[in-house]
Amino acid sequence: MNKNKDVVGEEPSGALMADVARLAGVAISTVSRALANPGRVNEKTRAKINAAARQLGYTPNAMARGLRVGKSNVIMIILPGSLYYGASQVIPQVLQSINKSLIQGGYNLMIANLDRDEISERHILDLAFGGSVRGAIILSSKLPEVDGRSLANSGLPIVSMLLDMSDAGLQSVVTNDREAVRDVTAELIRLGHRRFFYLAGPEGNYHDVERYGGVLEALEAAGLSEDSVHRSGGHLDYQHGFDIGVQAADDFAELTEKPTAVIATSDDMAISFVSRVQRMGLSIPGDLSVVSFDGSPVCEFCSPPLSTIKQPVEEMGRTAVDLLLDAIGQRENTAAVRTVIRSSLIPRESIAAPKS
Amino acid sequence: MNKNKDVVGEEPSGALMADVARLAGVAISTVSRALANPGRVNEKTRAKINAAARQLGYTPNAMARGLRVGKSNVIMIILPGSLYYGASQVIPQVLQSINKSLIQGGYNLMIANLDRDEISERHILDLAFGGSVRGAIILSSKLPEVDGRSLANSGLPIVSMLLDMSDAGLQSVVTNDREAVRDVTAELIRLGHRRFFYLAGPEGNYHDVERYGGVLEALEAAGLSEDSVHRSGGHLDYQHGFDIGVQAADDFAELTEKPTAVIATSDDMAISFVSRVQRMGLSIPGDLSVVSFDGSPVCEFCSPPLSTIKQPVEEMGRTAVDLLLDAIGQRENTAAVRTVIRSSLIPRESIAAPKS
DNA sequence: CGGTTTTTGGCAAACGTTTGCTATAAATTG
DNA sequence: CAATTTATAGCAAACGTTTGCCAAAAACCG
Repeated sequence: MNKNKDVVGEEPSGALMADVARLAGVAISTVSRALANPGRVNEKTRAKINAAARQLGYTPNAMARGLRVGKSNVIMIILPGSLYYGASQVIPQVLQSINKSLIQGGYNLMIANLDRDEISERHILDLAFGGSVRGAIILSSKLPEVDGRSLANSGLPIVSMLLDMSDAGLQSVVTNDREAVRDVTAELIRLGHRRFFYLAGPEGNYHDVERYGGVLEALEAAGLSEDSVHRSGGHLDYQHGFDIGVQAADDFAELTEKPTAVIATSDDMAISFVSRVQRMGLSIPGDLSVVSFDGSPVCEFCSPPLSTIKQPVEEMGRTAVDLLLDAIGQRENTAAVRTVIRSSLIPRESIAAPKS
Repeated sequence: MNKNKDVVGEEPSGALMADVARLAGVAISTVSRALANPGRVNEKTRAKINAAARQLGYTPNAMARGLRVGKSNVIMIILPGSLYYGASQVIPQVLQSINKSLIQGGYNLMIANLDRDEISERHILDLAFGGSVRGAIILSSKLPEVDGRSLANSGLPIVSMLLDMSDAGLQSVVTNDREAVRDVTAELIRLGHRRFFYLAGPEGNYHDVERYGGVLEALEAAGLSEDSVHRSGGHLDYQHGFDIGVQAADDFAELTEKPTAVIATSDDMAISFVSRVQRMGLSIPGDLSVVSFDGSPVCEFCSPPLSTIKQPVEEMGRTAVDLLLDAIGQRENTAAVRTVIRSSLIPRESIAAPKS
């Protein structure tokens, strides 16, 4: 029954349930129940079976089980390629927290990369329709869809994280982007700032809309016109957050009437932007206040330490997993809710009142 | 044959090979061959089958196939929890490059977390012995091993990355840690530095041994004693690279005879260290030259821009995958070679000749 | 045109589990 | 103690593929 035609006896791997059954002197089905359905089998035989299983180093075959029960125990996380770079600071935290929560629930985490090409879409669809995965957490606004097959109606439970896709019928775990940016902008206004520089990521995406919206709301509330803010970036598509900041610094240099406060939509761009404008002779926060989004640890050690809006990504990850596992457990799918986990500003020295 | 007892007709998912066969008017086996073994079936019937498959939106069930052929198509990457934080800067790059290479080879990437606890070890072993994964790339020096089952003799092809584990019989893809550090130390010596401060990660691990060894080699070559270098850190276990730097700065402050050059074993620690000593009034590189390891993009935007030894992690990832897929392809396992991909110093303004 | 090779397609047996159903043994009851 | 219930364990049929083997058909050859 052991397929290792290896060296000596000692089956280092490959013990089957049948082997365990034989060693324990019971039927295969009993072994199966003993291992999974504790109540269904006599305590004494169960002990015998467990002993046999341990002795043989038996590990149940996941694919056989998966095939039989018609479900896998892996969850995929769909990451747009750009994220790896653009928000690289938070990706590891997201993965870590999601993976940890999943494992507690008995699931595994598989990574799926979603790029612009059809290949990566097809690949994800294969995973979804091929029964390889049981659910998905998606960090992209685009749902893969290639000739007829679409992730949207794959029947797969999906929850969106970072981006609000409740409109598309997906449970979404997001932070209060708009509000957080509105508040920090209001605070800058309160400090006396009147001209702003907004460092955008990909234009028109959810984050851009929400965060820029937050800026505008704050301006309006203070009776300031939309012209008080200058947008930069928005085209580079996050490929490297750092590049956006560098380019924005050039933009900034061209401006005749300089803004006094900068609002960046990721820490990376803030960091490179600050570096460049400092080189141009500007002082932070003397000449220019800077605040950004993400809350990466490195901000604390910049000079000056960077104020940043910290996204609670660990908690968002945990929540996303909770929602996903709930959805998997339920028979009928619950309404697509938008769960908000609040970000909070970490105020540091990069913010001050404008000079005069 | 379709198990969706859903609404209308339209099977949105769940088309089986049998369905395709029926629609194409052939036997199941023919469909299987048409899809996988192009040569084995007539071009005309193949076209018919492809059309049918497309029309039904057929996606082969991965678990059924996996069970039948006895192999899965997923590779796991084993990450020690500490890495997520300690070298967070490079993790996304590693994952990205590995995943990309794997997908090209038709494989998927699963994440496995290796912490200090037995649970995570058991979990990894279950993955390995349960036939869930076909191979592993490990970024930890510890091979999971729990009551009898050990990853080492799971029969699973494994390649180690970042750490040299060729002694343990694992193919290893590493960079020339020792040499790179030796060279940069030699360069610092050439510039006139005589007293060094070494910022260590976990003491005694491969990286520590190699890199610190590189420092010592350079010292010896220049006729300097081991006392020329002061070690700091080594206990915090990388949990947060930043913390190590902070604490090291305190260490540094206590020193009566200050070193003039700092060699850090990760960018994170260098960044936080620099931040703290600058706050103490020291100037970089005026009072202190700094160089670190990793090559994270953010170093370019520190003030001053940080010299760093860039590990070619993307290339290392690709290479690791190549080796792994080779090993999977081969019948007998090849010798455990140590493949070295050279790092290179990115010299920036944080290095200069010492003052006096 | 009969005989031989080559293509092509089908049957059915795996792969290692889970689970509905049934059979037996043990326990309970009147 | 017979009759009924309950606990326990076994048989065998799935799950959706792949693939060895065989048969039929087609192509080739002398």
